[in-house]
Amino acid sequence: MIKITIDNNTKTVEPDKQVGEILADPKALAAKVNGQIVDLSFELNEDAEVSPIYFDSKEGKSIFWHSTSHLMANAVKLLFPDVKLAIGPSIDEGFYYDFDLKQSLTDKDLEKIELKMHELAKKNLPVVHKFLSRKEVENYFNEKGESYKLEILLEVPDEKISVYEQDGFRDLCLGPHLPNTGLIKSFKLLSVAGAYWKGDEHNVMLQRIYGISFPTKEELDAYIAKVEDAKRRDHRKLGPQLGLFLFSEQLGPGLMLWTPKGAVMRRIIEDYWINTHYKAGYQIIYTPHIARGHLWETSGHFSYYKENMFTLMIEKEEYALKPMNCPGHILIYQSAVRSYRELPIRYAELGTVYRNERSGVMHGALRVRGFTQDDAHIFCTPEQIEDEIYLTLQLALKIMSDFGFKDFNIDLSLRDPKHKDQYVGTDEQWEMGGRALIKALEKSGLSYTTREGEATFYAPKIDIKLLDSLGREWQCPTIQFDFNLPARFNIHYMGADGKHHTPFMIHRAILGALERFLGILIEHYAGAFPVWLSPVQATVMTITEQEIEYAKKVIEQLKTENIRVAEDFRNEKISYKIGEAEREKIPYILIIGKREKENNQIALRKRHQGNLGNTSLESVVESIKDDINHRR
RNA sequence: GCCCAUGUAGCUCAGUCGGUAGAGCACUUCCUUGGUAAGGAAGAGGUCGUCGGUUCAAUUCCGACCGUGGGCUCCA
Repeated sequence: MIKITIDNNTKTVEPDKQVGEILADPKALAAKVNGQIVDLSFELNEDAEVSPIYFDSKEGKSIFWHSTSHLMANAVKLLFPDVKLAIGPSIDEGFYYDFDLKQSLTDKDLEKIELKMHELAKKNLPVVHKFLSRKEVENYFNEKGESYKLEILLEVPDEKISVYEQDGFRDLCLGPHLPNTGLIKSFKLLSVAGAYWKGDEHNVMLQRIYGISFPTKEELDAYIAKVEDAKRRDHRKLGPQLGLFLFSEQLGPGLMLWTPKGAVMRRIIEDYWINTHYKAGYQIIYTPHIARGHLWETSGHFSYYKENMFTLMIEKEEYALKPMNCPGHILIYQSAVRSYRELPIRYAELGTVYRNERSGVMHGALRVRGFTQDDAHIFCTPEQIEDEIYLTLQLALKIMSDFGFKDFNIDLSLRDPKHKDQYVGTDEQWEMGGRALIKALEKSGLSYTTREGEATFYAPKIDIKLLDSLGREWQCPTIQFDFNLPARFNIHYMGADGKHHTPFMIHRAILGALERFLGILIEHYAGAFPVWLSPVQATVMTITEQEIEYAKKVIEQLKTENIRVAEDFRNEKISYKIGEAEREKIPYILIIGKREKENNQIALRKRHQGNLGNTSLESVVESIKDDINHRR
């Protein structure tokens, strides 16, 4: 007999019983045995601590989705017998499987595959885990012509090869998996896309089918509703619709036109940004959009980044559009002999840069070829770096929270300790830099994830990812050391010891890029911006033409109070005008009819709140200003 | 850059198995002076993404290119 502990309850059972049998929990997908995740068919033959794994956990989802991907591959193999299977893992949201297939898969094929999957699921096929000899597995895949599986097999070091089988379908897999296909009740194949074998663009391109699945139909419906919600917020749709920006085929891909309302928002953001930075001890500078090729040779961009740069010839000399602002900032730093007494020097610029992004990677306002970074470079002494990082973190958090982002995931990216040769800078610099970043994070009381090997080649960094109203991550603030440029440009400051020292350089952006940040704001607020950011804060509309004169006075007063106000005096029904203003997501709608004119009032309607009845103009102005001050 | 899909009026979309196109909304004019999310009528608006090929004839078929979308790769 062996002792099994479930939820602090210990019972004694006979050995060699399956863990699923002991749990006897219909919702369990798999189990954890002494910390190890196993199939429900796992046989217990020693004392163990056992807990069930449900769909609501990360592990549970991963198992569920992985099993669905096997089910899909099973179906594809039946429908297209000459298909070759590559890999099919679970991902953050759902799963995929990569196939090598002559014919291109269409949406119609996805439907057929779904039908076949339902068929297989209904059969409630047992999923069996086996360990086979290498030879046996090799023969099997050889016979089936599964060249990709054979290639993977070469990388598996184990003696006994773990495979899973359902029906006649066998796949190389470590598992674990659901005990049978019948548990997969609700799923949807989402899209088919190209993907390189092993993610290497030199390899053949496979066809990847993405899908998602859930234990119940309700969960699948909720997921689809969430996707629909995200679609409604899509900045690529809302941006042009709300008159914020547009792209033009004539202008070129990845180049954004800021239309008047978007330009108003940009101006507000820029003013806010500049004021905030002056207060935080930054100096605002401007640098040109083009520079001589020689500068980019000095900075190293021509050797590391040239394929992403736009170059042009000026009087037989090569120039380039700047892809980054740093060299310009360094030239300003370098224009005088700097004393340690001057440091830290903080240069900030809303600098427009151009990068030749590959044609397939552009994405709305989020990935463009021309964009304005809210960039800054801090030059400081080694003693100052901790404080500077801390201050930069605090500034980033304050700015993010002013824009309505309060939740973050933070990554600390360090170099890969196994490949130190791939990075510039000394061990001492890397250690000092990493330590300073950690100390600043700890002092700020922030939790973070350490990611080794994710640093840039020139220094460690902190990346802050905002979580928006749908819980999606957006990478915006980044704080990076730079061990490369100070050395390349050979910049110095005079220390208290009367000797030249190389300053530390911190490179940071908070909003990231204005284009991208506007896109994120649109998605976060679904276009219904807080009043301080709204391009139009209030609109005044009349019921009949008798009130136009009074309404004009109201507008004048609002303008005197610096409120951005629009008017709608058109000969239309009031509900028509209201509908339009609501669709434009204007926060304050001021309606004026006969009653309001007579009583020297306005009728107030607020976004999301509807009709609030009559009130004085003064109280509306107060309310708008209150919203602005609280950044609501 | 690569794979797949896609491109018809300002927007959302029909349509033409080859004979140069249609709706709703928006726009203009007129009627309506209407009280909290779309009143009525008329009008105007399209080189059917671009270029080329096949054809008596191409928006429709074929090809190339451009843009966009889903991914891959990239993201100093």
